[in-house]
Amino acid sequence: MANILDVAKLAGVSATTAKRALHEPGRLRPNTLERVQSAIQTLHYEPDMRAGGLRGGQSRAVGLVVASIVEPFFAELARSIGRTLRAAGYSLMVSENEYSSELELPALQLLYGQRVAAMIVRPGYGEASREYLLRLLGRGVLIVEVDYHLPDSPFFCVILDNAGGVRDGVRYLHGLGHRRIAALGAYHPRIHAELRSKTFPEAMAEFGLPVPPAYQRVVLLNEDTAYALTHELMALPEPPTALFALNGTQAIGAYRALRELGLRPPLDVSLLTFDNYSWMTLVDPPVDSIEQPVAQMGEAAADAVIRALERREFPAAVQQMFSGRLIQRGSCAPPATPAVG
Amino acid sequence: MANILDVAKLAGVSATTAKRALHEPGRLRPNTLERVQSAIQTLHYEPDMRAGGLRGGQSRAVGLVVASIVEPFFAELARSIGRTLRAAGYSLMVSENEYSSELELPALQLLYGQRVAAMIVRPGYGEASREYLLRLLGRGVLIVEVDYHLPDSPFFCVILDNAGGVRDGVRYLHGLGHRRIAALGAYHPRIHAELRSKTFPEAMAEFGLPVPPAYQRVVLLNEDTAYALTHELMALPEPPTALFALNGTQAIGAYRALRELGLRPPLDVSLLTFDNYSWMTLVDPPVDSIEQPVAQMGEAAADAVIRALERREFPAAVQQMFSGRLIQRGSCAPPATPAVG
DNA sequence: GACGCCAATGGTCTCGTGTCCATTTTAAGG
DNA sequence: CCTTAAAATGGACACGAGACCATTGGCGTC
Repeated sequence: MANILDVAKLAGVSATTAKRALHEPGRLRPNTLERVQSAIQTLHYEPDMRAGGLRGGQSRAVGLVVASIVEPFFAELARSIGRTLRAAGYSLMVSENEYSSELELPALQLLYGQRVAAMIVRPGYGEASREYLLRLLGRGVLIVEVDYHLPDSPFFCVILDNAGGVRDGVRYLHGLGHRRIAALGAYHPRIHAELRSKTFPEAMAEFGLPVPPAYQRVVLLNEDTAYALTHELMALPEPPTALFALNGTQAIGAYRALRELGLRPPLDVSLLTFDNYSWMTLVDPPVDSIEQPVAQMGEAAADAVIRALERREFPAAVQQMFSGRLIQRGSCAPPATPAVG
Repeated sequence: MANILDVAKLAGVSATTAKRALHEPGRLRPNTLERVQSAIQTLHYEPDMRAGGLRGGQSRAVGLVVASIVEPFFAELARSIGRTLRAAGYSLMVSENEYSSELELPALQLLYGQRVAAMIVRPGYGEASREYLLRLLGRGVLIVEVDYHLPDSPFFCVILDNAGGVRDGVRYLHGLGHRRIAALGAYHPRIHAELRSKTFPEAMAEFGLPVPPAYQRVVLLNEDTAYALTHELMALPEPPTALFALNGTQAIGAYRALRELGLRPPLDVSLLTFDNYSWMTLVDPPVDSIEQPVAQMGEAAADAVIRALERREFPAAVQQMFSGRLIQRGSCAPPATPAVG
């Protein structure tokens, strides 16, 4: 466990000179530089990134809190963020809140315990963690939100144009003739905190479509609840003719339920979803989806962090918004009983 | 950014006493303890986990290097490891090697730069990173391998019984009457370093089955190569009657290629895969798979780390092996032209 | 040859916590 | 009330690198 002093001794220079070999090699005589570099090689010296940060300087670690790492969207986001940060010499510490307010605060605290220089968070759960993020901001931790932003939050945010995506989806389904459309899950600030379900009723209203109270169920965002909810919706006296899954994980649950019920898209019911996952092309019919530019979004979030930490360049806008892309594959078609509207 | 000294001042005690309120509260008078705790509350004090580790003590961070975080197997593994470690107060730093030897070494170095107390690694790529891991071991970093273990490695390893799984798979396909079976990818120590393709020819030999050289292609482990390989294999003069995908990501590529070729499992060709992902029940026919107990494996790896770091209990065995479970769903059946063997 | 300048190098302090040892206070026993 | 041991508390140092200022050496100029 050699430190910089061991390197300096072996090279016959002072610790300060040895450090310069790492950070500002141009300031050293070629001869000196070579001696230090050779000592580094010999001792297999690797600097302790934590020590410098102690002084009050920046740490080289960034925290990421996603909702669920097993969702491909977040996995790809983590990959993209990790790649970009690693290329700039930062380490990434990853946590999940698992869509639970009880887990979010401890996750944030654990990351702050390591004094991460920045925190990229998929927020939305509980007043306590919102307050905590604000306190971190006050302490100089850079906060970037992804996928969702807290109402009135002062944080820079990288986000999909969710409202636009929902409108595109509703327009698409409406254009096919659907009038009874159900989104898989109604908005709730703590249980189902995302903008898609929040926008859905508004988007429907813009096309003059009502959302029956029976369609408005608050559930957790996962495969099993989407499965159960699809069963419930399709058992209603007036079942929806089109289902709108709010993410790709919900789409799996919905598809499974439809299969069990013997309902075949797009004849018996249409299915549209957010997120484009590769299994969606394998099923029959393949699933229509609104794709997010995940890799770009991750890169944008990581770039914002790097620019802010390294060059003190803070993003001018409050948020950076990306557009979804509607991909038609065959799971949506006009309803069997054409609407009268 | 209050530190322990600020807390001590506010509580009117020494720094040492304030620290004890955190680590050994039983040694303090109830009155003193309460004063310190109240000061902690007031200042929102949270200890800097890095400072203690500097002294040569253990850091509270653990590194994880997976092959690809977007593969559900590794995502679930990361979730399981992260949950277990977080519950014990450790932070998890995640990296990927993306099945590339160029990326593995920098990933390991970046993690060691943060002086992680332990490293959980999906290894297998390049002599350089093998040497590096050995050096880390010499420096007191706990190394745990997952999913694959380097030949003759001294590290504790959490792994699937890959050989058993491959034999089960081959036995299953052989029992159905298949003789021309192809695994998606032949073993290569750097390009395709995993035990399944390594065992496959041996397992075939045990059933007296040859593996034609034309079936033995070294490729990278991902969806696109599996797709291309399936196309190539099915275009051979004597194409396989059964395909054995070595992980769930390969299965997607293979399935897509078969669909494009108009080949329908299990009539035209049988398909068996490692890993059980939820889309596999949605496609028609659903895919037969060998499921890994991912969550248990992640827990085992994390538990080994926690026990070793906290109680200095090192696992007695060199490895902890888990068994796969063969799930029959319908993508495997006797070959159309029954074998003569 | 004295002076000044700049490049190259060295010294010292700081960060926040854990560890070890020293000191003070309290309670028990005579 | 004094002694003594134990309980409670305090002080000092170490860890490793960054930041800042001090020092040394070489060279050109007048």
